[in-house]
Amino acid sequence: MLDIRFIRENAEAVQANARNKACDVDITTLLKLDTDCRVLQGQVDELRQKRNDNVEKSKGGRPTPELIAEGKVIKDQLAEIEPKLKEVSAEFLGLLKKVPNMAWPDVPVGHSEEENVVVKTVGDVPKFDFIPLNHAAIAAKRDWLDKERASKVAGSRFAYVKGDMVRLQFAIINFVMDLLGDETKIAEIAKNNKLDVSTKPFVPVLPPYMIRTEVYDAMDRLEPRDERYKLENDDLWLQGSAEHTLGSMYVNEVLDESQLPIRYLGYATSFRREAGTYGKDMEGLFRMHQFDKLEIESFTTAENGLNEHLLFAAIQDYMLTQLELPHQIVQKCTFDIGKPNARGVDMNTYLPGQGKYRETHTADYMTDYQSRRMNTRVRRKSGALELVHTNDATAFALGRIMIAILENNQTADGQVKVPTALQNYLGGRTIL
RNA sequence: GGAGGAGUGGCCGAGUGGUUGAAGGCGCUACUCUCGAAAAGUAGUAUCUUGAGUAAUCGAGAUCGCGAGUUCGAAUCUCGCCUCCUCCGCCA
Repeated sequence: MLDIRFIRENAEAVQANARNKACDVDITTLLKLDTDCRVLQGQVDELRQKRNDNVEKSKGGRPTPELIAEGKVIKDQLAEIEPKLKEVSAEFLGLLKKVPNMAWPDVPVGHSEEENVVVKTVGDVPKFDFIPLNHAAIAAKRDWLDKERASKVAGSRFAYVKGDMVRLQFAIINFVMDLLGDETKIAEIAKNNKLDVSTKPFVPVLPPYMIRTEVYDAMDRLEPRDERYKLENDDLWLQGSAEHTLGSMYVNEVLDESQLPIRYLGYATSFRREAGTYGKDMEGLFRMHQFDKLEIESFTTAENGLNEHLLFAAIQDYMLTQLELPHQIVQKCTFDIGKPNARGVDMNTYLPGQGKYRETHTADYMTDYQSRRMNTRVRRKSGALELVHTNDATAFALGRIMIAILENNQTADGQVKVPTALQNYLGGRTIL
């Protein structure tokens, strides 16, 4: 959520930003409601002041019948205005919540995904002297993937992942935990990208997979609800990313500046209904209702937020490079970054089975947009209270990254070469 | 799931209808004292919204887990919810 005071002072820019993000909000209406609220609030406050004065007069002893009669009049007047205020406030807040975060000044304005900007292409697209298979075909040959039986048990877009592919997943997890738990590695990544950031390592976390409606909404991740799984008998949803439960950890808390940055590496199975994607990416593991993901999340001061975001993207680039996967770094345009984002970067990894780069990572910088509703603040050394800035990013979506490894590292005889960085995590094996 | 207990400021804790935004203590900050530190003393020390002011600041409203209600008046009474604790049941 944006600060209403900021909107009051920058109404035109906020409206333009919403247009650039293809968000349908009317700032004029919002500001009208804002004024209405304040007028009503003023009336209510005035009546409450009268009520308090009235009570004050009978302090210590019993109130006179006159005072009680006066009090009753005030009470009736309040009963008339307070519900109006409540109604208008609810309408106001509903509209305020719809206003998207301001895009960072360097985000390209665009009106479709096509206008995202490829910043850098890393690694060469592999050349095969045979026709490369897609990961579903490779996995089928090795009995690593069983979607048919999964569909009997759970429906479409579920799978049994088996054998060496499971070992590969755990190898990747351990690789990332070691890497992001190593301060010297983070320092190296920061230095190579000329980023002046903390080198604090990431703490691994297994978060809850379920989240309350109220908290999900405050994270601005509940919508679109069509995309979420709701638990019928409880006020709970299955999370769609560890971001949702990591970013909300400190709801209604005040952190101390000395604690920052707080950096987490969350591992969670994530759930998405994939509503409206019927028939899209049906083969293999690319788009599933359930997938495992390593996610990084951090809380920083405002002035460190942007560099943290750039570090997150640099970490993604570094890890893909370590796994020897050809990829593109894409700066997303205003249309594509998303409502709560100030800035967004994607990593698109080359998939020989599809012959194109596909999204495997995303890095989101939220500034204080999430923390404002989350009410997560930091006590600065000066004593001032400020909202924290949040960043989140994919470390690896395990399904998609294994697709990339299988397809890029396949051999003519249906084997898969293990990237050097992962060999130690697979008992020294060089081939699967 | 059943029975019982509890949730007050950064922390501990008093407070069961009327100068209680809230005693007292701890912590923290400043000052006094001291060569300095400690001790002691004095003072200060919540957040949000809103109005005035360049600002320091001042006025008003709200906040005692969350929400609703009773009342002239609610931290205090009633109802619902959440969380924690104890016991029973179930269970990886």
